[in-house]
Amino acid sequence: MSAADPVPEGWPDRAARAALVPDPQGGGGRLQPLAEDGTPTGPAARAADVWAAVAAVEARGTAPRWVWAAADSGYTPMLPGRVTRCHDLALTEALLVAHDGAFGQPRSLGAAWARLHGLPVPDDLGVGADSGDQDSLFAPDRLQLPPGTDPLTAVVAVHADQQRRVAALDDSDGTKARFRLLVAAESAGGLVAAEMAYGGLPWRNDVHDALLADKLGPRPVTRGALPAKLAETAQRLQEALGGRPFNADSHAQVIKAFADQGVRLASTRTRHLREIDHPAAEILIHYKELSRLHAAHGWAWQDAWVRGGRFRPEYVVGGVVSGRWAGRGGGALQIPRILRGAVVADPGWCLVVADASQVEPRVLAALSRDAGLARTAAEGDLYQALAAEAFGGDRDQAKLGLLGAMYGQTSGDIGPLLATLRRRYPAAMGYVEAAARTGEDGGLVRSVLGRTCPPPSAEWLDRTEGLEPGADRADRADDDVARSARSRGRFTRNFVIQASAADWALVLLAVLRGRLHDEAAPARLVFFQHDEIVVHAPKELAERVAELITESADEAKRLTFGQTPVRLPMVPTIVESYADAK
DNA sequence: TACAATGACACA
DNA sequence: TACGTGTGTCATTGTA
Repeated sequence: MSAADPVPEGWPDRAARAALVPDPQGGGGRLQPLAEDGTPTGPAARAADVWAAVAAVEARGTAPRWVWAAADSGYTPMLPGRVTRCHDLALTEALLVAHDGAFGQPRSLGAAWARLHGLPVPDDLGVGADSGDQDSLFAPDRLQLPPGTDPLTAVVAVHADQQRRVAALDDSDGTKARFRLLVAAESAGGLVAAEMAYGGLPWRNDVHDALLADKLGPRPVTRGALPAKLAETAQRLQEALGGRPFNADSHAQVIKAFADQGVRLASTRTRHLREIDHPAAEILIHYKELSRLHAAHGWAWQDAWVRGGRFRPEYVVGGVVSGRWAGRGGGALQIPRILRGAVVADPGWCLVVADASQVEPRVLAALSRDAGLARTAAEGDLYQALAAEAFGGDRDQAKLGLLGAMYGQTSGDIGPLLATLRRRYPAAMGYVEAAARTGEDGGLVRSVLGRTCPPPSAEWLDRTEGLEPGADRADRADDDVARSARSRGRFTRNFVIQASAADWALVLLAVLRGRLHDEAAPARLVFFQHDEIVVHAPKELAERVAELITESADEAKRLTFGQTPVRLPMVPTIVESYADAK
């Protein structure tokens, strides 16, 4: 090995896994080869340039699964370099702790280390918090380890412990294998999230500006001044309500202004306003539209979140209890439809946008193995098929009934619809109703891959204390206890579906990431929102990318649910602008 | 002055 | 009588 070889001296030709700890400063770091179960298979090695060492090991084509404390310290500094796979200790710790019924516990390396050694568990100051300055990013105390603890020792020990805890899981019916898949997919999610945050979503400020100018008028020169059309609308609103000045952003003042005109408003919600017969109502609806655009996605938003033609939000993997991602900053997961026109592919490139249709009822069909519903979900339009089979062809009724069953709706005229569904699809309805009962009794439910819902809060347990668990818990007289029980039942009923859908989407993301790299580089994932993905790809690769998405969706279905007749279609469209998708 | 709660609306 | 689940962000308003 020459002195220039970035692979550390003595590094083995193959390793199943490798622990990786960058130095706090200077770009060096240490790595250690590990067996699948976490046992070291060689001595720790030092690399003067740790990211070059990782890249060189990856380049051999036999890359280990890199084990690191968390993606922000373990991976983000390496970008745009790439690794094939990883084991993210923080994300895995959260999954394992939740599986044990203790939710929301600190998940930093230090927290996991402390649990392992029976020490007081430190809070998660570092993991997932604002990245702060670069120095603190690598500081050992960010890992929340006790002073003097060697981070590499901790990474190796915590990883071995996690592998042991996974190995100790119930092994009936493939449970353990599915949880391993969950750990791998969650970790891959950490890679994708870091890569998407690094790469950003193509964003055309000029298109965005034109849209803002059209709706709001030109950008005000004075900071904080209202744009012309917004001010003008507020003025018209005031005149329509008698001319006395009031703040149109204040619900209380708006309600009072209407009351002065003899119009009683229960609230200022748009849907209530639509029913109000007064000229000011329409103006107020218009004002709210403009005001929201200005406040949430106006010029200030653009200044804060768009740089160099890219919108750069941060994604929080596992940020939602169901396993969906959360966003931090810029409202990445709430890009309103009217703004999607600003998401435009670079010249010579395109966007491949794919959306999973009717994913939740399909997931229910796959989860519950209800033969009838699975047959229905083998069709292209599930609701239409359901309508034909059980609702006399009425698609709206079919959709209403099924959504109501999945969300625990009881109000409205939904009773007869639920009765029909129960009769026709006993296994599927039994599945969600069992999940609801478990929740009402304070129990835990899990997604198909084993992600576990939070346990009831202490306050909830307090309130329902003294009541025997059982079917009548939620059926009692209408008191607080029954209300709490039913509320948690709705949550767990929905959790099994939403979380299993998130499992599938995460596996899809992991599979697609690999295929894009292998077969469609330099195409990149640039956006992911629960059941929708956007890939930015050179035009000549667009068709191939679309195929890869479809294939990845099938592969994810097979991995997540096994053999099932249910279809989980991911429908790709090739566009230049996000607004043109669908 | 700073923070939390509230209402509203955006997304799946 | 009631109440479909999750999330983030903003402006206003009330409280410490």
